[in-house]
Amino acid sequence: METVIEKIGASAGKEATLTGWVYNKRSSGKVRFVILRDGTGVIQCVFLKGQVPDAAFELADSVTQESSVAVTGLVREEKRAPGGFELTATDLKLISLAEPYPITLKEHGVEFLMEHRHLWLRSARQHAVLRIRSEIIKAMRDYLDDNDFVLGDTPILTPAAGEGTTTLFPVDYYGEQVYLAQTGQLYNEAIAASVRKTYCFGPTFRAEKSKTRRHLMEFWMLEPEVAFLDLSGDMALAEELVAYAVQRVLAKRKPELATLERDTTKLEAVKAPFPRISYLDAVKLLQDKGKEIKPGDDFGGDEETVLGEAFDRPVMIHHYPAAIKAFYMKRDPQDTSLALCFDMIASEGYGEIVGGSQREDELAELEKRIIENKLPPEAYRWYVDVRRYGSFPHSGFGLGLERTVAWVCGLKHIRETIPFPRMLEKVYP
RNA sequence: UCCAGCGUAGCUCAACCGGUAGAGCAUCCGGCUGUUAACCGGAGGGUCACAGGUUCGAGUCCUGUCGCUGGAGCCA
Repeated sequence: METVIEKIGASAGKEATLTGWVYNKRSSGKVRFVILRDGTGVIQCVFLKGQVPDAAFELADSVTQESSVAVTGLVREEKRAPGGFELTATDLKLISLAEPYPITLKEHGVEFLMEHRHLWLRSARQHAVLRIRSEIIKAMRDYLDDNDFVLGDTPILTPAAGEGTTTLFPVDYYGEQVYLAQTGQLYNEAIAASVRKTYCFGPTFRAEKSKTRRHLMEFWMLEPEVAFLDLSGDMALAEELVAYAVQRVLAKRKPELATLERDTTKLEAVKAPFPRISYLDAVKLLQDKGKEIKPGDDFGGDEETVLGEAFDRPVMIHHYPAAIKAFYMKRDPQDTSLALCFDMIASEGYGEIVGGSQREDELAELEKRIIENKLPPEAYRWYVDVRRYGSFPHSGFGLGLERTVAWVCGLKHIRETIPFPRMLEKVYP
């Protein structure tokens, strides 16, 4: 079986051949060190003059950063080594010599790194983020799959807006104008009537001219939708899902969190139940903290930061004014000015990561709402049909993957949470 | 779209009141038998974003353009 650095301990005391890339090298006369990176970890390979072929000793000096190589040697426990193991090399073979590598081990600016994003991904921090992102996705899908959800998946090319009309990317579809999806939710509602509990997970697109650390033009969203579930049950599902994913990362990705210097005590607190406060209580909380806000206002980035920092775990704010929320949300029967919805604000000031609601399930009410919002009724005919034929109470939410990854990793900018971020007017590489 | 800040060597940054363009890293040459972003000595490397203006003299001051970064609004 192939030997990789992540599992090098199994080869202790034995000879092994490792393939990878030269991360760094150092030399001290008759001793040369090649630090090898193989995609699973990093290990130092020691070359002693006279104990390796002259060609290999020479190559250990002339090989360039990020050249691909194969190193053979004796795996040895070494207390001084960061990973606990070292390779006493017996041979070094060049696979491909790298041209002078633009990204050094020193500091670089954001503009330069983004221009070289395809290479930046090889660095230790980006490698750690990629693995944690993958773990979060797997954890959340495991949670849903293990709880009887059926992966439905929804179209990316859609004939009409999901929520508004100003934020869509238009696409030419054989002469007809269609749009890249900004949500799969409406389709999810139709799928839920088939399988009861469904979810979709895929890229979504917003053409807003947003230029902040929390925004991408293309981001991945996980959207569960459940038949016969009310708002309270929806919030319970969201907190269970998020808590499960965070605890999984803590259990399985400790080394990567350490690479990112993430304070894991903050993550350990992320267990259900999460605090739930009403919109009006949130407004009062903000006013007590000196924010100028009045009932009816939506929360901006500042307000979200204050709310997120007020608790040791994510907080769920529910019953927002219907006027500032989407047309498909069900109104609170006790007070029809309020929507049966919630937002989950991550702790530590990372902002909104989940937005959900109980959906409007009364046919007449939904038709009225579509007219009020000046949406084209013809485009929503199929959506209204879901109410026409055996309507049912149902709820769901959308979880922004990249914001969740940023929060779990403790990253200050969302651009590092996806391999190739699509930023405002930036699509290279 | 609006507001603010920044564009100097391959990279990260200096250059005081307007007076000859600098350092570290990277690259190349040399040294060192245990280095940990190794270290030590040497060399090469510049249209100071671009265009105009003020001035005896502009990297520095003014105007415009372009680019980048952060924020607002909107949202996940």
